[in-house]
Amino acid sequence: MKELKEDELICELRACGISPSPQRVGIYGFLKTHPIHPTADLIMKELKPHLPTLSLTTVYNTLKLFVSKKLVSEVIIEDGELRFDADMKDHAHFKCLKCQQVFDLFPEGGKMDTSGLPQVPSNFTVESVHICLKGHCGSCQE
Amino acid sequence: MKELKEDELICELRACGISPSPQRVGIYGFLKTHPIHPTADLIMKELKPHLPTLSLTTVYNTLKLFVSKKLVSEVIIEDGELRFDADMKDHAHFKCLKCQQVFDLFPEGGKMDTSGLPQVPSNFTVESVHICLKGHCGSCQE
DNA sequence: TTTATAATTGTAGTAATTACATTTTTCGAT
DNA sequence: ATCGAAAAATGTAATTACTACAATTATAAA
Repeated sequence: MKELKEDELICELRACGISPSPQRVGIYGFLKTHPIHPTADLIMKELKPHLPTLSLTTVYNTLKLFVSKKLVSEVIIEDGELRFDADMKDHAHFKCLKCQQVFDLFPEGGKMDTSGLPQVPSNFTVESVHICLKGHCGSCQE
Repeated sequence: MKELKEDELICELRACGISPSPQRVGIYGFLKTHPIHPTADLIMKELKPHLPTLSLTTVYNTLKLFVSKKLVSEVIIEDGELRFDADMKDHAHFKCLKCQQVFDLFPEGGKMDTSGLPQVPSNFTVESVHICLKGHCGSCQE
């Protein structure tokens, strides 16, 4: 497991106006080092050994706080499971219908070209774009 | 409420290999005449007066059946609420963060141009594309 | 009409999330 | 240092969307 410098994490949290408690640093650090779009439940399971007092409520509260401060984003792919992503760069997702894995799809040149997508009416304002493809990944072809 | 000819609905159901029970016709008819991406719960509420014996289990079973037969599609926009859409034409969605309404976004020319989106690795196969924008609709600008 | 099959129903169960009251921690002011 | 207020974390209980399952009802072929 790659380790990030705590100082950097703390710095990023502060920059978003979040006071860096051990739980918050732990959760944010986990998200940064594990770009696997984990659910709250998985984060809890993985972090409990390192933060024995951690409660599931705190995980949920913290993730909601991160989202409201735009430090991480929600990834909604299947019903009934909310996932989280600390990578705020423009990207899409791909979920394999067989192995269930979620892959990141980064655009060439770093910027997503949404010009081909349907336009919203001119008096609408867009705040976020969520794109998810589903199919079968390389290892799951028949 | 616009009324569709039952015969047509029944015909479409049969074409997908679905035997047209009153409940199924009712649910499919509701979806066709109300392109509002309803949840199972809403469908239940709206249809109960016309189909007094309808049960929520039937609504869920029926929707799942429709999806498996590719007669309708699931629309996942927020966590914890699965929506359904009988419009199988290529289109995206827009959800207003204020009034919560979900709008359809149809592409010019009927075909969605996804060429600008990030490419999947060449050994992946894509079966569906889900695109949802979020922001504020025309009536909800401040 | 009988009988097998398919569809519907209601109840009870599960899983993810949230509400809330209590406890613990943090941190500035004395 | 220590007091006290505000912030954060915790555990339990409640809520909500959905599913499993067993029992009943409807359908349709023989």
